[in-house]
Amino acid sequence: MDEIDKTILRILQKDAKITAKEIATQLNLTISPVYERIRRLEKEGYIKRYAAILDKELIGRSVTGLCQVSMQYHNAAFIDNFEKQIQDLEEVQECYHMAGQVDFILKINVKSLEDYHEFVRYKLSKIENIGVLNTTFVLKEIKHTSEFYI
Amino acid sequence: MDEIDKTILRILQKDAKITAKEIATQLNLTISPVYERIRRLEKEGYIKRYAAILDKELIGRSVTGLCQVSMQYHNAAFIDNFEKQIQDLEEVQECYHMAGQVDFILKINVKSLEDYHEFVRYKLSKIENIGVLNTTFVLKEIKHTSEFYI
DNA sequence: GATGAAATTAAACCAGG
DNA sequence: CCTGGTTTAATTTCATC
Repeated sequence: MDEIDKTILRILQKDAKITAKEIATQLNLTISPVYERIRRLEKEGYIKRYAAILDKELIGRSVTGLCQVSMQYHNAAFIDNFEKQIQDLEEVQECYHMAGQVDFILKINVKSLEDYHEFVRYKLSKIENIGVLNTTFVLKEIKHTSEFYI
Repeated sequence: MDEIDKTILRILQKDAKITAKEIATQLNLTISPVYERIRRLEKEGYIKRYAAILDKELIGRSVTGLCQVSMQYHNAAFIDNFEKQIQDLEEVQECYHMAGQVDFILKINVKSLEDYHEFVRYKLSKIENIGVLNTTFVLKEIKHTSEFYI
């Protein structure tokens, strides 16, 4: 993982559809080493996948809620069960087990407040052992990037 | 935006490197309409961009903190200034203006707790008009996806 | 590790229904 | 809107340094 690798990763984070030729030009290299480095970065897991990033307003997922969840009982079985169930909820964009007073924080994306209500009523609160639920809504997204600085 | 478009978006969210030919096979279509639909979905903004998703452990950004920020004064000029400054902080992965007691919630990714300390000390707290800062750290990432269900 | 060329495959374009 | 063929360009492989 030298500077050339890092530059390649920086470029691919911004635009995964760029050609090896263009990257090679930026790095004053030929296509082959760029190609081989990308393959290696994929193989070694630095690049997990390539994704199309969609516009959540246009696809109708513009309501974002951050939901703090605390468990009633904190034994491993309940925690594991919660984590497994969360994986299958398509409204859950992110979920973190937290240090501090609150056990989990979830980022939820839905079409409307009505859909949020339905999500909590029929999906989230059906999970066993949930103690406290506390949601705050996003008024405005200031920044959201998939790029890491490297 | 018909069912074919939605299926294409679902596929591209999971794997942006898939060929038009493979998508065409899955949809029982030829390459041309798939190609044209993707181009249209890009042009109309449904697809914002294509990104390489990196492994944050491997690139050394494995510490995630959620930071609640409240402003001292709530006039527009201060808020705008805060939002502009946040854009340039490379440690900030996400930032939301929230409804409720707290003004902003930031998701921060850094290499270590020491780096987090430096981030707060030398970058975040240098921004004018910050009142309260309150960080909780992620113990475990349960779910994190860029895919929306459509 | 890199170059440069050759082979393979995909993207991009277009005439026609 | 789709089919199918053509052109153009990128990916992938490989011999060589």
